[in-house]
Amino acid sequence: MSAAPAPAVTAPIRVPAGTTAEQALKDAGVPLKGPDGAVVVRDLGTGDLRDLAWVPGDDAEVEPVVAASPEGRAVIRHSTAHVLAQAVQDLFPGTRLGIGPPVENGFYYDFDPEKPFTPEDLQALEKRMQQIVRAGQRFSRREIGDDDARAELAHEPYKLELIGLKGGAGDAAEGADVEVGGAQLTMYDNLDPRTGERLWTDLCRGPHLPRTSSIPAFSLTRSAAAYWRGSEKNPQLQRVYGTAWESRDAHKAYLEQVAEAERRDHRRLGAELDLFSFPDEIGSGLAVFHPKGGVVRRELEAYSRQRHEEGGYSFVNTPHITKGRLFEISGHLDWYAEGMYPPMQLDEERDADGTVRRQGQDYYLKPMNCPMHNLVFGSRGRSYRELPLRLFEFGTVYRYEKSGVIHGLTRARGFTQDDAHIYCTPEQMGGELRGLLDFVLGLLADYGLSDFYLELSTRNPEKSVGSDESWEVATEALRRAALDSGLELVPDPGGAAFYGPKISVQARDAIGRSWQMSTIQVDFNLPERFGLEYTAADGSRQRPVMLHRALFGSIERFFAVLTEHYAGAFPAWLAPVQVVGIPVTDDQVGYLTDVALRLREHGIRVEVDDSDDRMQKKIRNASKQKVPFVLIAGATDAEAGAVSFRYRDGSQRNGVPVAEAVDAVVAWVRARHNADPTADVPQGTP
RNA sequence: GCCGCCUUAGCUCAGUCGGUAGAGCAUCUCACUCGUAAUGAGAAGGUCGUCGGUUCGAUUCCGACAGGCGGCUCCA
Repeated sequence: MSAAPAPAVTAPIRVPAGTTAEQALKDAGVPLKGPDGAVVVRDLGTGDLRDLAWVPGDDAEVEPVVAASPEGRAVIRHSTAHVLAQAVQDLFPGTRLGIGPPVENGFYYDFDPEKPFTPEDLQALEKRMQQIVRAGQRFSRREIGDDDARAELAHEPYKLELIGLKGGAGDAAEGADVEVGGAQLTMYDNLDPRTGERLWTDLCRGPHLPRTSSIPAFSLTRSAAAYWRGSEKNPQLQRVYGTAWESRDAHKAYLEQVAEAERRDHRRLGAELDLFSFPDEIGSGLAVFHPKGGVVRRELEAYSRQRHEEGGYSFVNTPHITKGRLFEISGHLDWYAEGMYPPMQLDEERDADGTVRRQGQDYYLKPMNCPMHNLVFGSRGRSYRELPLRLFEFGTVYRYEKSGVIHGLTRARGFTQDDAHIYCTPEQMGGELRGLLDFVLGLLADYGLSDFYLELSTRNPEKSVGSDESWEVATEALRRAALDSGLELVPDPGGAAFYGPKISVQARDAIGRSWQMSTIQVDFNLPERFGLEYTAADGSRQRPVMLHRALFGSIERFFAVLTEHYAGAFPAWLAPVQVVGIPVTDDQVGYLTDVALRLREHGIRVEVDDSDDRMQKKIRNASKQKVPFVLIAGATDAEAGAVSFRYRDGSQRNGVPVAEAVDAVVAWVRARHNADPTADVPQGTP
């Protein structure tokens, strides 16, 4: 090991012609092992990444790419994918290869095996991979002509297909550019470190780690099917996912993070905390909320309703079902019939001989609220003086999601949108959009989400209606509002709904995952389809602009996100049970019941645990239920007219006079603090 | 919708190489009255997801369906 300190990444290193990059790095004292060690280099002349074994024809300037960097990890993961593929072909000869790119937090490789992989197969594959890693095979780059590649890969039909796509691989398939991204095809041979014998080979652009033993830590995670080149029309391959990291510690930390996400899974917490369930008898993707979940939901909605009242919204109510005509007018039947529940035919009458005497009507469950709100707008003549008119509804909608995509509360078949439609003049649009974004971000922050970025979804010409000009105007208005917010703005080309572009607010949760929350859409098309008009100041009839806006997206989904964000430990103002009173002995049940009554007078949700359990067990139960305030009273407290607090973090505050305790709890709940109460900040703001 | 895996008590899971099942927690009863995450004893609880097939006999083997899980495709 060189004693020289690692040079700054920005300092270029000269690789003399005819020398390996690895040797040049060594000479420069750059570490080649560990998380800070170089795994490949960047050729500063071209910007390309190169293997450490690369020998430039002319002197070259490079910079090391270290293992613990995004590019370094991608190289580690891609090399691990190769090891997986080699293991698969060792254990299951005849398996054909698809593609094997690095992805976020890991890698995958697609295969066409004789039989799908079982979990046991995965274990065996992981074992074989460990042998390959230990063997320390060299990854060796070899350039090859197209025709030679076709000959060599004659038995690999998927690879042959990729060769045909060389260069244009960006459109070919997600991830395919790791195989054939450049103009020059290359093979990577895995060579026995002693004999140099070629043990395995794969079409690949590279670069790779120097040898398989350079892979610091990896594991296989799951197997699943995936369509070849991402199209439903293509055959399905068997995809094996894995993860690989620059160190055992990083690997362990990642697995721990996955475990933490599992512990926070709202489906698990929903059952553990008795919040909601999906009864089979009702059907897939249709939730029922239990009393405790109902409390949280009611609090979510109540606060939202209050803020909307303050924000100048009018509240409407509309039915869950409608004649098909409404969705013909709106265009939903043209665009989304697949995703709607099929119609139920009503009112048809037939004669005894079966001939139709009276034509029936198709009724549909509503997949969106906007057409109904348009009817409210159009129910009478509207004046410019009424605009902007903001119609709001907790509107329950039904969408026939494919069976394989349903996922707890986040992807359900029935859910309730906190849906608003704002009708305004073209002149009002810009200001209204800015105000909306402020409103939305402020409200999300009140629920404890504060780390946001925005996404701007623009027109998909294949799936949209309306003039280029109106799309242009709408998109620009949204872009300006987004830029004014100062938040990061990510483009999402082609992601818009058929009737208009949208901004979506993405929120990062407590463990760094991002969720799409609110959406704001500009729509010139539905007002036209519905013939919506208002009378302007000059007496002329004008068409309003319509803004669609869902803040939670869906209440169920928002509920799920908050559950996972807080890991079930809801802020006190949202908690199903805010206070549990625990008597040290039965003698204090009456005393605590009085305290509970005083809290209940202030609307606090409080229970006294008068069960036969021992006090320690009651504390454990309250803890598991994640109750924010536990009030304990024994003889000492009762005699002193006091209670003892135990908070969720286990901290205590003993001997607090009852009046003070009640005030503290009430103040904390009313303030809607999202932080956990603790002995360190007993009363004031956190 | 597609591919794979799964479905045994309210929950988490054992188990039966085909002869109708067991634990822990939860529930109920009794005893215990205890100062900050599990007191003890007892009871009750399952037509082994549903339907069909093979078999003398199916919870077990096969098939279909339903539901769940992981992906893929989709997501107004």
